[in-house]
Parts: sequence; C-alpha cells; structure tokens
Amino acid sequence: MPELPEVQTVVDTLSSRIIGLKITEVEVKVEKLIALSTVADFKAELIGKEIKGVRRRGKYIIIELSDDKYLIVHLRMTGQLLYAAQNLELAKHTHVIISFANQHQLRFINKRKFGRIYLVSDFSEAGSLAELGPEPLSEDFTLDTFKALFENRRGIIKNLLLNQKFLAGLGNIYVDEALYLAGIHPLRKADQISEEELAKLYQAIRKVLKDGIKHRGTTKWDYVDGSGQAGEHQDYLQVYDRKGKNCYDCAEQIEKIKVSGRGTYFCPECQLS
DNA sequence: AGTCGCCTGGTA
DNA sequence: TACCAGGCGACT
Repeated sequence: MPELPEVQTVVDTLSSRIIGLKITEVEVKVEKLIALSTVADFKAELIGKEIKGVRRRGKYIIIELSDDKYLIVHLRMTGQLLYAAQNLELAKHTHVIISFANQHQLRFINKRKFGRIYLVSDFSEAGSLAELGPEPLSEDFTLDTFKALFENRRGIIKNLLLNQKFLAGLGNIYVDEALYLAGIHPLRKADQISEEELAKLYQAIRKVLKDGIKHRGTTKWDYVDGSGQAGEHQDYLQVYDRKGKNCYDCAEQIEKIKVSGRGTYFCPECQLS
C-alpha cells in the first residue's frame, strides 16, 4: 500500500486506538518478516511492553514502546497493519499477531511477504530508516531545502524522486501525480530542470501528498488504514492508471511507459520533455 | 545507473 | 501463459 499518505493514515488511525495498550501475546506465522531478531527474542522482548506512541518517518511506521524500544514496520507493497477485536476472523495472509490486554490485536497482513518488522532500541538499525532524505511535509522543508537537494544530481527525475535517500515518502503513484502537476516529463534529467520548474515541483509534491492524506490514501489494490477502511484518493488521481484516457487539462490521451521498470503515466502535451 | 529477486494474486 | 502490481536492497 504504502506511500507517505497511506502510511500517515495508518499511523493516525492506529495511534488513536493502541496508545496505552499492553502487549500480552505475540504470534509469528511467517518468520522471515521479522528482521534482525530471532522470533523467540522478538516475542520475549515484546510481551509486557506498553504502546507509548505511533509515528511515521518516510514510509516506516514507528511504534514506540515502554523501556525505550521501537517496533518498526515497513509495509512494502502489500502490507496492512490492522487493529481488530481478537474474535474477528483472521484475514488471509495474516502473518504476525500482537495481542493486547483489551481483547484486541494488531495484525500484520502481508500478501507478498515483502514487508518487514524490526524491534530495535536505535532507529539506525531498522533498514534504511536512518538514511532517509528529508520529510516533504515538514515545516523546515522549504523551497530552498528542496533546491539544495538537486546540487550535483544528474539522474532521471522520476528515479530521483523515488529514491528515499533523496526525499522520503514518495512512491510510484504520487511521483507520477506530482510530475504531472508540475508539467515535467518523467524522463527529464534532474540537471535540466529550471529554477521555475523546481518551484512548481516543490509545490506539486506537497500538494499531492496533502491531498492524498486528506482523502485517507489511495486504494488501488490492498491498501486499508489501521481500522480496515479503504482510501478515496484513487478517485482524484490525474494520470496514474489512466492510460488512453483524456488528460483533464488538455484532453490529450495519457500515455504509459516504463521508467526503470516502473509503470509510468504522463500527459505528452502537458509535461514538457 | 540499471537489472533482478523477493512473493502472491489478478487480469489480459 | 504471460505480465502486471503502492517497495526496496543486493547485485553488476
């Protein structure tokens, strides 16, 4: 599911539900999803801990526990993190279950098993969490900050925006949407983009992410929030998954190409090469 | 910088 | 049967 708006929506829906709950039981059905620690250690460390907070960094969900431990979840392509009553039937592909004292559970559902769960006392241990680029919606992420990122960068703009070490949180859908909104062709080289275009891109990135959050995420396939609810931003997408349909601005047909293996949608009229 | 592997399921 | 899918890390 997970780009920044979807992960943020999961975090928001979970934090209102699980903060203060105490972990009583942990079940791991698919061991490979637990990174770094053995399943035995993972269980032993979690049981008895209390949930202190839930937040997001890039596409990582950070669940703060008592005793300064962090349960960090990355959903990758198909992960769901669901808060549910323990008597509710388990969905298919439910691979990790964390039970609380209140007869409810946090369930990690992950069809393609790409997701990962880390239990750490230091963020730098969890995947590339410590190497993420800036948060595009944070207050100190200014236009100047954004422009500075482009120094000495010459790659294809779409790939750069997908690079989490460059900028955290964008994925395939929102990158296409942002480039459309900024009028920039996805294959443009980063060093061939004007100051004016960078300013438009900066605004576009923030707008598509904020709109995505406002509409509670984009549900094209598996995505649901922490309460199991689908998003609505798929109804507002301008180019993604609209191959052959008319551009909402100029009525030209939206094209689909491959950029580094990723399906890429753009308007050949509105997005300048 | 680009390609491949990880996995399962839906669709053409 | 083949190809496609919100991601990312390990390769070359």
